Amino acid sequence: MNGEADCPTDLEMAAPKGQDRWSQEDMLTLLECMKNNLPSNDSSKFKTTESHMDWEKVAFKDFSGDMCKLKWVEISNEVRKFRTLTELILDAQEHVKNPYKGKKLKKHPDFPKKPLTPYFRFFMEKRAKYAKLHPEMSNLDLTKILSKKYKELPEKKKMKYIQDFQREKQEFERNLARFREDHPDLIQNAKKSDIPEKPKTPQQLWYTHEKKVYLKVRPDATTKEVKDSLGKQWSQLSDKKRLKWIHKALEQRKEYEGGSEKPKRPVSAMFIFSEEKRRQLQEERPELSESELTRLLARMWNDLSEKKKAKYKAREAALKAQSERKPGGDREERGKLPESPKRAEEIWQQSVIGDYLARFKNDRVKALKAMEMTWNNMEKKEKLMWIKKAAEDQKRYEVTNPKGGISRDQSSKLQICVDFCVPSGISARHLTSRPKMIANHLVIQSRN
DNA sequence: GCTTTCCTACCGTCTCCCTG
DNA sequence: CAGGGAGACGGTAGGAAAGC
Repeated sequence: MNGEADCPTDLEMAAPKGQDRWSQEDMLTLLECMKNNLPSNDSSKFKTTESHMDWEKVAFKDFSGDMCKLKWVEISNEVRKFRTLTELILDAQEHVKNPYKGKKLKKHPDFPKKPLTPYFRFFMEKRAKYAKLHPEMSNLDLTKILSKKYKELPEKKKMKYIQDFQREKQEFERNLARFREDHPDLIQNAKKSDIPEKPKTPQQLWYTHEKKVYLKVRPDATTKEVKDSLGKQWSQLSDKKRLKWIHKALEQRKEYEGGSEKPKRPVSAMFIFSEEKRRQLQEERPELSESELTRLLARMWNDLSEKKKAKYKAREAALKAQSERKPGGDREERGKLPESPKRAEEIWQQSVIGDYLARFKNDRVKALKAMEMTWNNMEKKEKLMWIKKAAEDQKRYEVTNPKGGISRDQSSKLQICVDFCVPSGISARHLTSRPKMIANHLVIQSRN
């Protein structure tokens, strides 16, 4: 606890000399304050929770945090910290009724085995051999030697263990998902899984993706290194590349909102305009604060010609009409126009198409061909991440997005837009379910 | 108890997006 | 256009993995 060394006067006050300042009522208040500051799921040993106690929050009246802490130490010395058989039996009854509840989850016979860490895999492999070679060595000596050996292991060999670990980890995650499905009653955080995942911001999506890529190249990079490097990269990311992630975020948001009962608030024409120009402006005028940026955007909107404003107003009207549609209607149409979840390759393509287009100077055919070749030549372990994403998409589709997609009527209107404006790499199937994405592609087209 | 690595949870802070 | 909401981070503790 900080403050102990800094506040000798407090300590002196709380020392035995000042003990008589504590009345019984004070002590009861202290215990009540401590109770109020316990974590909501207090399941750690009392020593752990005690060490985490924020005594400044416990402090009350004239009693400082340090004084409270010392008093607690004094009181707790008088309290039994073991349990009687009577208490244990009560607990045991609970345990027998529900043996795998809460912390026992991992003891469940069906609970998947955690993957061996790279070091452990190495250790298990070598131990037997070393034990034979050095029978005089104790197990402790062996672990010390092997840990040294592991540190000295060439990168290439270490990678093999890391890859094995990653493979097993994927399997573990699959099995864990299955376990969760099979035992929904045992999952503590059922609350979490019931609520559809909140949509992520473009920066967050980008960061998650780039972090994985970064760690693949530099698996030993620290979190801080990743953060620093990616932070810089994001701030320098081109508008075009950012758009790619903005699209993704919009898709997620749409899926999220499509699955909730909350009616979507119609977006104003000015808002569409701001949303579109903000990023560009931010790069051009990095010195501007968010509020200054917003002010400037408002001015730009006011200065916009009526013709251009009309374009945004048309988009506003389209979005409004869409938001006014009853959710039930969409569900009705779903049978006719199902939005199947994306394949791993499609998700991967979406994430890299911007880079490929840049490399091939917007020659979409060449970019698509190159992407196809890259995907086909990609090793399975490289594809795993995308396969996993596809699996997640499938799950989200089944669980959280029962109202996805738009009506056939809307779809035919959108098809007109597709025919005229949308880049060929984007499939009509995506567009039928992502009208907002069209809007964004229109933006790219008009900019280009 | 001893090894290494990974994961999870927690909290305060920061950053970004979007709403009213 | 100010501020709310939410997710990212760092730092850290604790637990789990195998086997003797």
